[in-house]
Amino acid sequence: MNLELGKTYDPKSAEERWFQRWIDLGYFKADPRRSGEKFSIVIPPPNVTGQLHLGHALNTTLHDIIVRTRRMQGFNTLWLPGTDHAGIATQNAVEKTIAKDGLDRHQMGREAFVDRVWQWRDEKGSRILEQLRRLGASCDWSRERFTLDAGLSRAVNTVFVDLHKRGLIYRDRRLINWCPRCETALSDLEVDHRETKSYLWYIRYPFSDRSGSITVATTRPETMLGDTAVAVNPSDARYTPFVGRMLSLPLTNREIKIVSDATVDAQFGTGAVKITPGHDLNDFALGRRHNLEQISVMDARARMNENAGVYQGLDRDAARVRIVADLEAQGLIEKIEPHTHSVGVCSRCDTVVEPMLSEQWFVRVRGMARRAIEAVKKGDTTFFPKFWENTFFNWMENAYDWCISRQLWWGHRIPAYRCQRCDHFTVAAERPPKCEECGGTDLVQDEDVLDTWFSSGLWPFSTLGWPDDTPDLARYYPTSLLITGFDIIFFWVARMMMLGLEMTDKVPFEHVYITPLVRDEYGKKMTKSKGNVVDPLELMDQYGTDAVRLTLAQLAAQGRDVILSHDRFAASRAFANKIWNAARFVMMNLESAPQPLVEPSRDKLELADRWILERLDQAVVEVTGTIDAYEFNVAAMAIYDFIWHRFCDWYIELAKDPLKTGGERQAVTRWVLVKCFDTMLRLLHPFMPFISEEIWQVMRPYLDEAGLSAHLAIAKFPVPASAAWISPEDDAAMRRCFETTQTINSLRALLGYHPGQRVNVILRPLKLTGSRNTDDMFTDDGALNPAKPASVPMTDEEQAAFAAEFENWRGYAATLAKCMEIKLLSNRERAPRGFVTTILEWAEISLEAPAGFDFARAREKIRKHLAEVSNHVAQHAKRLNDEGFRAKADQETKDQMAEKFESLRAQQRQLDAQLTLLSEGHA
RNA sequence: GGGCGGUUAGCUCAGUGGUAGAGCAUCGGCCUUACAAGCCGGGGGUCGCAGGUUCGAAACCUGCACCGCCCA
Repeated sequence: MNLELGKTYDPKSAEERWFQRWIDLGYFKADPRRSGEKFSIVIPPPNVTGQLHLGHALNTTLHDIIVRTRRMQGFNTLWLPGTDHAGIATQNAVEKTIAKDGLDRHQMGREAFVDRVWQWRDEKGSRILEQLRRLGASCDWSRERFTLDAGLSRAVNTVFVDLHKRGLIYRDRRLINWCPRCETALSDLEVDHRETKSYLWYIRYPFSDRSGSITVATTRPETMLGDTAVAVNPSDARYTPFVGRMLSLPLTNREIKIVSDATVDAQFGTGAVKITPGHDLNDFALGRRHNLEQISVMDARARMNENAGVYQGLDRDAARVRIVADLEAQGLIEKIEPHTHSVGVCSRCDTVVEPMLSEQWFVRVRGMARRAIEAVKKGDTTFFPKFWENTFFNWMENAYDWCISRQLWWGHRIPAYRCQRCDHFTVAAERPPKCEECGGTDLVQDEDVLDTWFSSGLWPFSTLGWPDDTPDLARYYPTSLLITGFDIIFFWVARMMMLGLEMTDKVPFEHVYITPLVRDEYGKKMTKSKGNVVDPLELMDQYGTDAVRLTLAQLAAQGRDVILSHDRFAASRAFANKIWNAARFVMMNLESAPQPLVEPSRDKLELADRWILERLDQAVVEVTGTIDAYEFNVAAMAIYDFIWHRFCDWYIELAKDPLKTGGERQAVTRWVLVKCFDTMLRLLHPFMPFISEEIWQVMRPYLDEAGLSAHLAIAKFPVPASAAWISPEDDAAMRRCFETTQTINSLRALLGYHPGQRVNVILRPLKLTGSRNTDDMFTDDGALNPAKPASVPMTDEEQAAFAAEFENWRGYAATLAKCMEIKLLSNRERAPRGFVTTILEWAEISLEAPAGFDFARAREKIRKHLAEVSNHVAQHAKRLNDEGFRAKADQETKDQMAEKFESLRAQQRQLDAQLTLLSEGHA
């Protein structure tokens, strides 16, 4: 007896203990000098201010599964962790905290404020990484990176300067998305579109000569102060006579003209639209085509500016109210209609975004995007599931130039220096001594910082030391795999692809696995505002980290959302408990003084031993293959199924007797148990690292392996034995054994036997004709040919062969189904009176009915079974007798169907006979 | 408006042309010394709808409906 394992599994203590050990021993540290094929992966850096949510939990679990697998498989493995500085989000968060003290950043000044953000980062920055550790993330924590680290910042400057030199970064004055609350420019991707109920205002614009007016419909009356034209569709006959005439813009005395442009939708409103190039993206484009003036009527906080005349100083919403009222007073409002349209809001703070004229830095993406598309089309980078490539292409093909400057203080300051003399920007990684244009020496660095995604876009190589030619970079770049959510395919994956190819001439990763989105139990996306967020830390407390991991893996089917279900977590916890107890059983049956168990020669292995070892190898093959294909759910299920339903349900039960016998049989059984357990734990480790390590440590002293590792975390991942453990015939025999067991158990329940009671069983083998000839199966009128029996008598040789096979598993079935004995009849005999029979394809199995048993119940069961079988017989008869099938189905299919049909028909006849027997003799 | 995914048992999901599956839940019987977070057994589905292809469709094609998402 050996009882090192406690009665119940305590996830908490195992989790804390092992993770620290693994780290202390440096198991997750990558060494570029070590041999082995590379497997490298960089973490999608979470926001430094972030808090672990289920998306992270899923993402991290999947990372860890593949990383631990590859590490155990002997790959030179690197998983590099880190965080990004999340420019707007972090700055907003800190602004909020200092606001509590009545401060704003402008009062503090840039330097003090940035210091304050660093302080915040030092406090909060480690929180999310701590949470990832709690999940078991086997990152190389010694290589942790932050986007604002000196090295990464140097990479950012290098890229900026280089792309600028090549004309791929440029400065331009154009209309950009502006958040008046954050007071910064945003990229198109940082604007969310929201359906909003508002109105459509119909405003009369009088002709300059007072000969009437044109009515325009607008969703933004307040921007009319910046109108520089009214546009109509050239094919709109209502307006063609007026094109080129002048209008007098109400509330101002400006003259604007009527232009025609094919982009105007004649169906919208009145068909005539006001054109405000200074505040509308479409109008801006139209304005450029028609050489219209661009007038900005708002300031950085979306208050009306000096171009707004008497409205100056009003907030844009207040201005709207005043302007509409004034127009109304002048009789210029024709009507106001309710109208729902899409309004752009800042994805960070929800403030309505204002299109603003502004000078910003842009990245020219066209060429880079083409190259990225090409790389995916060529297969240099492959998406899993593949359909996400369409999403990637779609966006890449339509990408506009990327506005990368942000009017923030937290981030990478743009390495561009404005000459105070000539206004020219000199772009350089280090402060240049003089202006490259005029030689002036009074240079001021651009106040702005870069979009966070610009530095994140360099993550796969900047974290490895680029632009220096480091050993890490040489060894681990390009990375092997990227795992991330679809929601940042554009933000991040696309940018990494473009910048990676542009700067390194290599794709940044070979595979991209897109994780499913985690939803709540009602299929809704989890958002803070809905309040339906499930906290993974609470789940881990409740079910244990391993159970949470396994559940997430099981639910992560490719191309499908993960819908949470508490039942699934509970099931995984039950599974952990099952493994724990199976381990207890094994340990109880080993010698308490541990010593390595030596593998017995194959001829010492019994059928059941060889069978479980074969199934184990099959599980290894399946898990390995499905992990390679990123089918984590299938892999998780395969392990679950093997451990519970093969190993625990069948093998442990069969092992109980030999373990009691002592001697060689006992020794062999012990070895098989330990061998299975060892392999199972290795397979399980990537999914459930803690419980597997905990158990493995107890079992380790019994393992006989040259160079056995100290911990499971770095043990060798299993590979199947070079030769099969079992012949197909023996495997079929075991299937018959289990079918027999299930049949007996079913009959036990039917007959009302107490679970512990031993029963008497009779087994009579059957033989089908085995004919594949369908020609004489039916008579000419399509009916079944009665002259062709479905089952035939067995020869003596066949009977003997069956008896020989049966001997190999009779004991197993007797044990598993608690039989006194299983008596083998000859094919010519029949079960005696008082027995109830179930017909299988290859045998009849009969159980003695207890005294006073109500045979009506048995008859009912058989009737039901007969009805089912008859139904299938009819289906098959119809199909086999179908002219089209006989003419067109291929021979193999026909053979299969014919065999199946015969089997069903045999069962049907036997059931029928059984029913008659029960009615006559025993009722 | 364009596009992508989904619709299979009460729930969560597998199932890429040949008798509809798993886990959980449910019902019945069991505290059989590894495990009641367990064991044994049972019930439960015209595979969203309508056409089509095929000897044969849950699966392939077309259309529709509904759910979810992305882009404009």
